[in-house]
Amino acid sequence: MNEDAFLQAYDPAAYERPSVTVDLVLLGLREGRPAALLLQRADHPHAGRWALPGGFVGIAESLDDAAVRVLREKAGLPAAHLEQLYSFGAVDRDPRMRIVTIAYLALLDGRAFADALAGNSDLLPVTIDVPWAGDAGGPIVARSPAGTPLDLAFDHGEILSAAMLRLRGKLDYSNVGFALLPDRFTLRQLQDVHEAILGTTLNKPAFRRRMLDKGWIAATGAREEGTAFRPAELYRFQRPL
Amino acid sequence: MNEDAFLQAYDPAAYERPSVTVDLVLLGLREGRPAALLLQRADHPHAGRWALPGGFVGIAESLDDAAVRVLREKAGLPAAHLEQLYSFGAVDRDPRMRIVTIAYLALLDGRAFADALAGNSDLLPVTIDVPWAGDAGGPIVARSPAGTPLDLAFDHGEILSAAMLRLRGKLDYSNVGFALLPDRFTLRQLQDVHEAILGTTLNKPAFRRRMLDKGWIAATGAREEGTAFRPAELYRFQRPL
DNA sequence: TTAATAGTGTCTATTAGACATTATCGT
DNA sequence: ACGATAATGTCTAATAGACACTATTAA
Repeated sequence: MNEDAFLQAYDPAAYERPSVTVDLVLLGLREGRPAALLLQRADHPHAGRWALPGGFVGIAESLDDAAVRVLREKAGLPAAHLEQLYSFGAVDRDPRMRIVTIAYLALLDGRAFADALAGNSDLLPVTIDVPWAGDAGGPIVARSPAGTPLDLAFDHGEILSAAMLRLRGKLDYSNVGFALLPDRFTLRQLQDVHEAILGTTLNKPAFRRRMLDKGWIAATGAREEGTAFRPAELYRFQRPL
Repeated sequence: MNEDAFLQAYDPAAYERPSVTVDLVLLGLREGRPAALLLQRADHPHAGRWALPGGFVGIAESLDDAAVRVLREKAGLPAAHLEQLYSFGAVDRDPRMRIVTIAYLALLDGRAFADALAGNSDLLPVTIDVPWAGDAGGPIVARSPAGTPLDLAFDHGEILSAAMLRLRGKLDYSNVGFALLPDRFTLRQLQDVHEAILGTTLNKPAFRRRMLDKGWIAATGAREEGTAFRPAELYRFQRPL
């Protein structure tokens, strides 16, 4: 970013450059468990393995714009909670060529998750098991809807691990928990989301108090419909962070 | 990372690629305030402005390796606490050419900070003021040792802001606070580091209890020397995270 | 002895978990 | 009325801030 850059500017072909891609972790919940939308690779390398949807970053396209484009092209979604996760640049992460990828985390509510599945039949909803009885997270296991463990392509297992850790870490000081829920939700649904991500059970009264005290949610006055028993109050996410 | 990549593999020159660089936020403390080591740009663009040390990522070099190399070449340091911060890829962030940069945070203790300064006379220790009376952080102000506000090159102000926010966020659940101190330190020094990064004052007994209860530090039995008054116990950082 | 800082004891306010209880819905 | 879940009250344990106090060193 100083003299070197200036010199290179005179001859843009002087150095061999890595390719730059974005890869998206499209994350939602499926039957109360975290799930990501993956594509099965048709060709070598890693043919048959499962990969994150991604694409090259255009020369006149910002990283964020590229992520939005991939979200649209591969998942058919116009928008989602999208945040940059981490960049992966091991030299041999792709055997064909040098690729640096900027991974993004895309959080989908139930509706968006279903829409993406309906719009692209190549996408498979893959359940993510994270053996984090402890606290440090750990290597994740991706399973097909039938429960079979799947092989992941490239370093995409590492990227999925990073996504789950990020989600976990940001859960109680950011709005990531709400991004996985529809506009209006019950406190039980919100607690289910937190429990799915943290991999623990939570104390109900304490959870309610925390959420209400933080000022993040407001009662709508409306209630669930079609429940067999007492319907729960519907809440909505409210700005103050 | 799928079909597109495969096709491109047959013709690596088919698409125009961004250049990829790493930029380092070399962060230490100077007189109890956070300070970064910056270089003044000699040439256009942004001649005279202050920039983070950085360099291109080699075609056969991982991102982390590139960061270590820049740490060595620009700061003369063999090692430091180094962690990836965020990637910046706005299309016009450099007016000469498309450059995607992966920013790294390098934390230097007093010794490393002084060594870097002594080894490269182009580096200037720039104090970072962050007006974060509140909680969200904010645009930082870089000041020369004399106190003059400095103009920063490119989007490097944004990168510095990200670095300070990261540091703040990780302070009480990671070892970043210790990376800014020598191997052996007093509890007062540790508290000073935390106060500098958080921009607040902390309660002494509570701080001591927290640090000791977490099991992160252990007394060495040795004490400060050369103090005018009662010398403080020296502690050292101890693994359990 | 004194100045100055290191280090601690204790009280209180806040917050979270445990557990039981009350409230309210559809049938 | 009954079954089932929503929502809440209250007790207790853990944690952090406030503040005063004791300890230890050099001069």
